Amino acid sequence: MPRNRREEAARHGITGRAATINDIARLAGVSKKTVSRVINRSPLVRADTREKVEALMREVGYVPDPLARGLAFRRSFLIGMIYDNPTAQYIVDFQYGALDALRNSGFELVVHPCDSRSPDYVSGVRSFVLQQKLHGVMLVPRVSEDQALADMLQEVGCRYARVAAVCLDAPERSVITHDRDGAAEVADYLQTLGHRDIAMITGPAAYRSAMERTEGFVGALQRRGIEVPKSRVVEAGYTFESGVAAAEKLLGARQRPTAIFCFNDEMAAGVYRVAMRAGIQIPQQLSVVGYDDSPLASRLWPPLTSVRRDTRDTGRIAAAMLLQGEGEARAVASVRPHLIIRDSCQPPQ
Amino acid sequence: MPRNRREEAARHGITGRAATINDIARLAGVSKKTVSRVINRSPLVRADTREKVEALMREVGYVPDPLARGLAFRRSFLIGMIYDNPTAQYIVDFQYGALDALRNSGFELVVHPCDSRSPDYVSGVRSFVLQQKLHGVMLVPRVSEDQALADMLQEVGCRYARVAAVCLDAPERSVITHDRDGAAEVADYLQTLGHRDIAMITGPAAYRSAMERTEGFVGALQRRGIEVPKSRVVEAGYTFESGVAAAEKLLGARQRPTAIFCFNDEMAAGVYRVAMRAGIQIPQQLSVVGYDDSPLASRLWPPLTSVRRDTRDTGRIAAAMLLQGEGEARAVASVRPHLIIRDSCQPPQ
DNA sequence: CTGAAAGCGCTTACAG
DNA sequence: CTGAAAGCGCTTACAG
Repeated sequence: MPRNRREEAARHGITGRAATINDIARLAGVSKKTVSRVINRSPLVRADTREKVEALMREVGYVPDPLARGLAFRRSFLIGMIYDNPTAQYIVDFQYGALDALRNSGFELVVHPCDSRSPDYVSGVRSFVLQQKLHGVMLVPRVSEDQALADMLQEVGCRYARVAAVCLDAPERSVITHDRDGAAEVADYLQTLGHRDIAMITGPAAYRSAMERTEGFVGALQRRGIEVPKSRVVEAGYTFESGVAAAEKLLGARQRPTAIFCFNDEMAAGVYRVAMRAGIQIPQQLSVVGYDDSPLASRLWPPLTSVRRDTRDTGRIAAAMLLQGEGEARAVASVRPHLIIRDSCQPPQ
Repeated sequence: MPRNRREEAARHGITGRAATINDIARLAGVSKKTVSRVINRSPLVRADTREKVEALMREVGYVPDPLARGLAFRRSFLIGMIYDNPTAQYIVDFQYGALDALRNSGFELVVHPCDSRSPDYVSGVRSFVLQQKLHGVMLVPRVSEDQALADMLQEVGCRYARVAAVCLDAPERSVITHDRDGAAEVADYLQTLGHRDIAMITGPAAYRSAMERTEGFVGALQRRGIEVPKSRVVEAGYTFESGVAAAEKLLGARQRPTAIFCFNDEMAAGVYRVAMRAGIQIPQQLSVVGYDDSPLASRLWPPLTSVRRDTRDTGRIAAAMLLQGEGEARAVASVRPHLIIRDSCQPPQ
């Protein structure tokens, strides 16, 4: 209760301003250095001293000033989120997750979207990190795949957590999303339904995540004796419009595939659009699967089967990674995708 | 070019660390107070002194440390964004807009989602603002409508910018979104198409924005001689599911309305779902209008006519407002909604 | 286990 | 128009 804390503080002679380390030191009858040790959880404080100081801090509602601490530490209490991602839901979910981990930690989340196609975006991130003296940054796909960015962060000594389809870095800096497995699960599902002529609308091959999904999907089908010819693979750009264009190519062919796996839900919506205009029934005449399991997936008709990524968890794990001590060795962090089955697939006619 | 700047800095005897105000003062042959005056754009500096100092700062790539400045100012260089909004696209667009305004200003954006239904969320914001010594915060609907929150910010002396349907505060703290006008435009459009039996799926009446839209819509229809009976107004919660429930009520009636105005696109998607299941053709048998013009609007089939809000502009204006000097009087800031016509409406049969 | 001194990189308050 | 001193609220480096 703030009011009580303020009264408590007033009782101790602190009025009209926030308590400082000097107030706590004076009231506890110790030096400010000792209070500092308590704040920083140094073991070099006698248990009863620690308890007395902690009780006092709670009583007057003392919170150390992050600006002063940051100045002395030469490092702020800010975590940056670096991203270049077109999907709003992903960004917001990731932010929520990161904030879950940061709650009550004294750290705050600073957002930094950027344009990874711009030639000087790395130096833009460099300035951001250096000027704000960030405690660490989270690298979200697609920027997480950029080795030049990671190298720059190493060079300037900024810690980071890297979210990517596979382990691209030291395990203590990696959160792995296993896109290969997500795509393989889709392949197994479509094969089990009986599909043999299956197409794919992928993301740009330059992205590792797109390659992983492609290989995961094609590999799983091959293992079950199904080949995916080149003509059934259309590279697109993760946008609705690129999905429309890709679908026109696939559905305009003499022989249509019986199923299409799209690397995100936006492109799957593009397939729906083209199918609707061409009078092709989903799922009766065409099965469709998306990736992301965004809200859009359940808004479409028929509701779209899609691969869910636990984005909030991913954000939580990435942020938690940055709060951990430097030295603490740890296992590789993973989040696993899984297929959410709705109504957009059925056995081929 | 950072490398050149680093070499330049090295030439001046600054190596292995960022330049400080002391370096600049020494190199310029002035006191650090004079450099400080240049940083803070004080007029009390001779023109040639200013130019010399500024040239030097550029040369060595000097940027004042926000932590040190913040500590001395007792106020950080952080702008907070306070929100409790279920629509991801709105949040992301607003963030982009705010960052547009903050670019090259030395300020950064710290995000703070919260749950306005939680009883102690105001005190949560209070701690956030006080502990981080925020320079200011942006209040986004719906939290922007909470007078208790605004009062708290006044009390603790934190400046804020308030985005709301109408002016709820001093003009220099308000960005007005004119929801009334957006709703009226929908009413005029539907009336012009010939609709007379028009329904509405609203947001919670407790929200001012929902009331504004309701009154704007009903008022515009009344001016054209059309009444909206109570039975045609269903209150819902801005979610897809609540839209489904509301649509079931409206479309299950003996006499169906010929048009439905939904207070967001998510709920309009709910209407689509129910119409699809009931075999009601949109727009032949039912016209539908949404609000937000989210990506979903153009993904639905038929593409949804919807009211666009320029959310990125709104964020830009709100952030710019916080960067302005205290005293500068200014006109009320406005963003105007406008109807985007797609294919979900036609004259009633 | 504890503390006095100096310092982080800026600004305020004051003097000239 | 300019500057020397003190201070913002913490921590580091050192001494005991």
